[in-house]
Amino acid sequence: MRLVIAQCSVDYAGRLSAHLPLATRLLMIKSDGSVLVHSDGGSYKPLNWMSPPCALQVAPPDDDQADAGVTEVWTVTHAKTADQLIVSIYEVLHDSAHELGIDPGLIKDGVEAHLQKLLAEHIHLLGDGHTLVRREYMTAIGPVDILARDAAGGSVAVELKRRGDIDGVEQLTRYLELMNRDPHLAPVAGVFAAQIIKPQARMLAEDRGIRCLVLDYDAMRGLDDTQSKLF
Amino acid sequence: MRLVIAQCSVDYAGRLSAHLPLATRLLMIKSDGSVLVHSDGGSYKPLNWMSPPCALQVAPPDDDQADAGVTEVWTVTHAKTADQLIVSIYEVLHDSAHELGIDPGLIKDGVEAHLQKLLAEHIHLLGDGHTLVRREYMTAIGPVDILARDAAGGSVAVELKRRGDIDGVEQLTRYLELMNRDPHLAPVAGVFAAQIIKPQARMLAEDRGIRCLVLDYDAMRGLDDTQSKLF
DNA sequence: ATCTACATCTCGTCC
DNA sequence: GGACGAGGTGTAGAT
Repeated sequence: MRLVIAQCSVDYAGRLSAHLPLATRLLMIKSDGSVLVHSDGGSYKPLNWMSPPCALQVAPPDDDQADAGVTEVWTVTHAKTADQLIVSIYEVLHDSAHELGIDPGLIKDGVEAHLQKLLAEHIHLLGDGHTLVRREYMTAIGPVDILARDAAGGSVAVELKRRGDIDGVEQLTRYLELMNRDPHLAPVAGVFAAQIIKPQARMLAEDRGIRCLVLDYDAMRGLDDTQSKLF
Repeated sequence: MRLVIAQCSVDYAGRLSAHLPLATRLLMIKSDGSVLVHSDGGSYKPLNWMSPPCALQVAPPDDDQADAGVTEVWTVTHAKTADQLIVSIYEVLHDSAHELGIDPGLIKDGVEAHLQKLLAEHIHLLGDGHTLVRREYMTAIGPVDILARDAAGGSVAVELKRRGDIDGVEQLTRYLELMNRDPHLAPVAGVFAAQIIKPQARMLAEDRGIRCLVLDYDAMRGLDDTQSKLF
């Protein structure tokens, strides 16, 4: 990895056009050829970048550029799409190279998977008398997050999201349409469960007879802790 | 901005839990306190990070950590959510600080807005005799990208996407359902227009009587260029 | 290889 | 400030 701090201007031409005026920035060149242009603020997203696979070419400035104070022109070209990132270097303030080796990678413990596990373990949150049939109940168009039965023995399909958006309601609707054609399951009720449910999603769901359930992740973890402390 | 190359392991506890085993990585500390952990590959996304507003605290290792070879422990705490990023430093290979100043920011020239403008200007691409009613035609559930009339005077609602996915078909379907209840507009035909249309989206659209239209962005820009050259 | 759904999404924009 | 949609989305998993 090479780290360069430089006064530069940057132009990108690809799926969109973008321009960064002259300023001092960090240029990160990774060993796979990718380039990131970072400012000293904002979030983790660079101001501009080129994703791998790509190739960096360094050229001297033409006369006009040289007159304007440019000392080097970097052209980063994407190997497949031919997108280009052009970095015009005015002054290099720092330049160092480092050997990092390959990274073992991130080990994650996600949220939606955890929510699903917690809800399956505390299936009564769906309502009194509910029982779990199974998680990831497979259908022809994909797995339903949770299939349960209510107190009366009726099927209940649960779609789980961290954030309940319209997409999730549409997804559950497709599952319900399909499952309600299966005489072994029908009638299947729908529950849309999420940590937060957007008003538009709630309206659409309720309009379609789908029940909305807001989950409190921390409280559910609390249930787990209580349980583990009891044993 | 401070740049540190170090052997380190990283733990994040917040909306999820994540762990990075010991390896050599770049630690970028921005002046707003945010921290980015980058490996020498992948894309522009860091392996792990803490977004501002947050505070970095450096502490000596406890005995166990010191025995394991840890020389410093960085704790980055988010000011609002209390999410924590803990970086255990084993060996520092590089450490430098740089003054970058504030960045003037990126100037973008977007795609979907441009597509919409181009299609509105060349509304005949919808078919002979089509006329534009208006862009961003407002409905109760949001704006339809383009409303037009066909040669026979019938309403045509156009949903525009760069990539035509199932979501877009669902969105257009909702608009059509609503608009077809309005006697001033009904019957309203649907056109799903995109630079590329996924096979599954095309199938769903055609099954619902929605016409699919693949747009050639470069050709449309060409139309514009031709026109501007003519005048 | 393609498609689908998730993301510590991020980021703008509109209300 | 919240909601909503787009992203040069990236990323992981399933088909």
